Amino acid sequence: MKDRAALLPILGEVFRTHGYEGASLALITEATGLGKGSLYHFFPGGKKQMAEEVLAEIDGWFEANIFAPLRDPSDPRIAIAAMLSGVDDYFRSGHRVCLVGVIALGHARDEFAVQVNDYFARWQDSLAVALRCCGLSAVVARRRAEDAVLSIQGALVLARARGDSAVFTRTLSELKTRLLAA
Amino acid sequence: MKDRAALLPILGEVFRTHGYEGASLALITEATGLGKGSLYHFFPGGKKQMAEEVLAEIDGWFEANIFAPLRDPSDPRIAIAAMLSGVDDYFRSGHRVCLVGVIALGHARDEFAVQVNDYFARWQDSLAVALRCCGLSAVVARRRAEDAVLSIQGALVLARARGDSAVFTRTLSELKTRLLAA
DNA sequence: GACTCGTTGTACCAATCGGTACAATCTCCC
DNA sequence: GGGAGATTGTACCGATTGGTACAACGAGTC
Repeated sequence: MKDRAALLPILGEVFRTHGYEGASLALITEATGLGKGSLYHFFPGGKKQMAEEVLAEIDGWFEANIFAPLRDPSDPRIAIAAMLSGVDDYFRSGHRVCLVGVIALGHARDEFAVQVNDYFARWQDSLAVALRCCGLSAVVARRRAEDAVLSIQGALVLARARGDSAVFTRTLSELKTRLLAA
Repeated sequence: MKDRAALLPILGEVFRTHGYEGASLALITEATGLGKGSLYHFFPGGKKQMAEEVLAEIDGWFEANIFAPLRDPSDPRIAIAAMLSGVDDYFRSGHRVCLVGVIALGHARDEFAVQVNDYFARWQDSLAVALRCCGLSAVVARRRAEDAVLSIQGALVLARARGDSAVFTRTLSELKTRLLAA
């Protein structure tokens, strides 16, 4: 009955809050309201396929809403501001955590190494393109893009560790000036 | 036979590489060479007690080697440089991951919320003290300390996600100038 | 030798894990 | 109504989970 596409965000939330290994089939059936029968009908590959498709969906969302605008900016400064505001929305101002980061730190990293690496690599590359459009040298653009991606991840970790989502908001606002500083 | 104190680093490494939930008793017995009998003799509280004591040991190490020197600096600039080099050593230049961060992102966060929060709070506080000694205002010192802690965590995430520990080294070296910039 | 006491291995427990099998059901088209 | 194919619930599987019970072992001490 339920749309398969509507399933992925729910699965994503379960993986996000419990981790890959922690997201048991019991939790998944509870969250989705679907029994194992339906689950394995939609995802014959089991948990791994679920996680893969969730990662692909996240990747697709970022590609369309964040990365692509950065790479093809009419105004690069506006594109960068749009990235920061899009990221703020996506991570619910620091209340939500990054599933790709969670998997990267967890033991399941090896199984999803390619997708995890691609996600961060494309983020950094796209941002570096926009920064070059603002007149920064290739070396500086790459380093600042790396700094931005890493700061966002670190802010999510710290926000969750301290139970203080304001850390995330502060970091994004500082990034706005630091990215384009002289 | 084995010294109980010598057990904690081994346990720490298992938790670090497999996460709290992923560190099964089977893995722990294999890594330590101790059967369940010995394990539960030393840690009647089971896995949770093991993790608690490992966290306490890590906390103690950072307190003695990183935090305390920051709070009582003869030369604050040297203390900050010592922190960066100590952190570089501890995290093996980005090859090792932060157990406290791993737990913060995982589902076990709630069980260790106090210790996780304390660790990061004391890190930030200690660094802020050193920065104030360098002449920074209280507000700026606090924000820069937060930025440093969060950058280190983010660098560890990104280094592991991309399989490139150089990210961590670059971040530490940039932090050195960014922390005390005008 | 007998006593203790800290330590260890092993057998065992109920619960849960991810996954499979399959019959029952639903939906849609003819 | 009847057939077809997608969807679903449920019972079940072997393996593994964290944890317990307990008997055996070790080194000292008297």
